[in-house]
Amino acid sequence: MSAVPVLTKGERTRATILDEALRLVSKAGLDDLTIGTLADATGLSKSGLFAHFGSREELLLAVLDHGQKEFAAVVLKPALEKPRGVPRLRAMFVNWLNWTESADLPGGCPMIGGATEFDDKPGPVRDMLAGGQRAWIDTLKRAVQQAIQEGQMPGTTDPEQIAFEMFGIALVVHHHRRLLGYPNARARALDALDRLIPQQ
Amino acid sequence: MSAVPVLTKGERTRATILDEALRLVSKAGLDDLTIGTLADATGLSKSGLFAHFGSREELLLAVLDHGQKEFAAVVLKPALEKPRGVPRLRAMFVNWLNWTESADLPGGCPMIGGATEFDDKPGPVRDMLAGGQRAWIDTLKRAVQQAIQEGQMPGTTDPEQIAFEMFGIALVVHHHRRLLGYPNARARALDALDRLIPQQ
DNA sequence: GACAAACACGAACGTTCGTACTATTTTGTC
DNA sequence: GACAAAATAGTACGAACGTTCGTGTTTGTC
Repeated sequence: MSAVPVLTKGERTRATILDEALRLVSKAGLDDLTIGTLADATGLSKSGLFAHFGSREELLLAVLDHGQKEFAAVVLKPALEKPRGVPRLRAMFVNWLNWTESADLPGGCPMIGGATEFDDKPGPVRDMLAGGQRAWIDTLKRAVQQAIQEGQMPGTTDPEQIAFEMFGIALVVHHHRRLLGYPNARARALDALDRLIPQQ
Repeated sequence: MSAVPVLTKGERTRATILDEALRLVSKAGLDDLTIGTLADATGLSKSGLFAHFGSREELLLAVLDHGQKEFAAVVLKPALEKPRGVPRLRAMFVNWLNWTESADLPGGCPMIGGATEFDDKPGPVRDMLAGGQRAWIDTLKRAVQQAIQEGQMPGTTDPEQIAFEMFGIALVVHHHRRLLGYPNARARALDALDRLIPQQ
């Protein structure tokens, strides 16, 4: 019997709202997440929902925070249980490829979507997106460094270059899957990774 | 004295509108291209501008068509003057990296932006985006095939895999430059290409 | 210079947006 | 079960959206 955290009514609805919001953002993008549609989707009134956040920007920030925590739970955390070095690095990548399915986000990654929507709109939303993605890149870099320390990758390896190229593969998978309906994206991504990182 | 094509007044303003629209889309995305802001930017009235297109969707299609023609002129065409095979393939990639500067689109590639905005919105706009990008991928594949025919790349090379990975590099360059303000993107992209394609 | 066609404008439409207020209902505590 | 606090609903607002329509102005042709 696990200790269920005691949530007030407000905290429970807020959690429900954020779950639904993340799914909507996945499908339609941050720009299309309006108070009205989200209120309809959750069965709340506009003003009732609005009161939970105080402004639309706060809502967006809360949704992204929710998404980033979900990402950490579904992609990063399971990978940390693998041994340091290449196994962990590969697990990060594979979990990354699977993450929209693991998190039940059929419309694609909300953070990648948000990145292109907000890359020219300075402000807290953009800052949070950039911060999250920088942190993820750093995590990838550290994993590469550990693989070097473990002697699994040559000492001449440039961790930032590896992280850069891994990010590229993840982006093209997302792009090809979503816009082009490309079925082989996953297999091609794994092939690309094999050229980048030693196999086990 | 080159034969300047005879344009009617309407055709001239339409061209001006599309130029301005492409710059706006580059900066703010397709979703934020509204009739009102575009009218202000071009000095026209909303209704005056509207009359040129008949609907917002037609406007978006016209802008994307304009962008794709620009892309062909700035990225593809100069590369076709290089010899078949690796030199042409590399030229395509380098022109691709430079294209937002060549075409004076300081806000990034309108087609990449549009791809993530419309990947979940079926309709003519999405179709045009997908069609354009599929065509570009095919062009890249053909260039790889030619490099194989010229004996510059091994016969075991999978052209589609190369095109796939090249697309990934282009996407991560765009992403890192625009969201993260990453300065080394170009150099890292060329390094990545060198691992993918023989150097000259 | 007349005159039809092409082009642009201004005002108004119905909707939706985010947000501000005030009321009403629901919750948890004594 | 009373009662304050928390949560939700209702209503209204100004602004911006795409679009329509009637009118005026500019263009190119004879």
